[in-house]
Amino acid sequence: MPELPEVETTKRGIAPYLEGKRILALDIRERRLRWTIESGIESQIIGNTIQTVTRRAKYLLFQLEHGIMIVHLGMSGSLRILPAYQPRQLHDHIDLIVENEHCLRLRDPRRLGSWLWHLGAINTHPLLKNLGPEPLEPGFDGNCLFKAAKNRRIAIKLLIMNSHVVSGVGNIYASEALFLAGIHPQLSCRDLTLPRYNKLAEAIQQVLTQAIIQGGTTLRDFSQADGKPGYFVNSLQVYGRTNEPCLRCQHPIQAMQIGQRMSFFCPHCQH
DNA sequence: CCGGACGCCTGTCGGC
DNA sequence: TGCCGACAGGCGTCCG
Repeated sequence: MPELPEVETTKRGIAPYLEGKRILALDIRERRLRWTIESGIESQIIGNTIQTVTRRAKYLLFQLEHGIMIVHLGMSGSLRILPAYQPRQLHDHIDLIVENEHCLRLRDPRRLGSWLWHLGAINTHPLLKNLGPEPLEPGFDGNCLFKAAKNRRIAIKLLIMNSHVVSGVGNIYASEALFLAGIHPQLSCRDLTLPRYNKLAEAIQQVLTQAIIQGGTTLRDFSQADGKPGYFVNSLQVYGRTNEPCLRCQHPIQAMQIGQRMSFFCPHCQH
């Protein structure tokens, strides 16, 4: 699930409980996530103070005094703040206890998420060092999409879902942004003009910004840090709306597979 | 380098 | 009711 807006929502929900707090315990019940968590990681983390909680792409970064915890939510992960020592339920894999008796709890039914430990600067980590620009920060615009599209011939939807081109856009928001920009998802990225890329970049920013305001999108597993769902699910224009009328022109929304992922679009509004 | 397919996991849903 | 396959928000890896 979690794309940029869900991870950002999570970050905003958990940071006030964690920043400046010392880690008292790290209780790992299931180590077999996307990458099996090394035994012994606990001793390196416990006792550290969490200095900042930030986000890069879909990664949450916990800057400690010595090292960085890198957490990715995969397809089904969520993080919640709970009172310490609440009973755990199925798929609650990790508890991080900080002073003041707060617990950061990772739940991840499909275990495609990750919980990594990194010594050194964040941009030296192999998973993060080649990421594309943040779509909501300066440095991202239509021109950088246009340049990335040169010498490529993939569908435009795959271009904007490529984290090396722009980070944080996943399957939901790719479909939504392309609808907003009036661009057919299967169009070859080579055939888009710079003005259309400008429009697309703005559409990406608009969709992500609105989704963050709504606390992200909950389809099934995602929850905000306080347990509430993400309300942007009520604002989706095309995602998951196969055969329902386009909210702009009433034509039925179509679904098609692009790069092994389902894509949703209006055949009348998007070209 | 690029693009496409696969695999990692569990849960759910539709069809038979 | 049960079984089976398809599918689900991501993304690293492998292969051509």
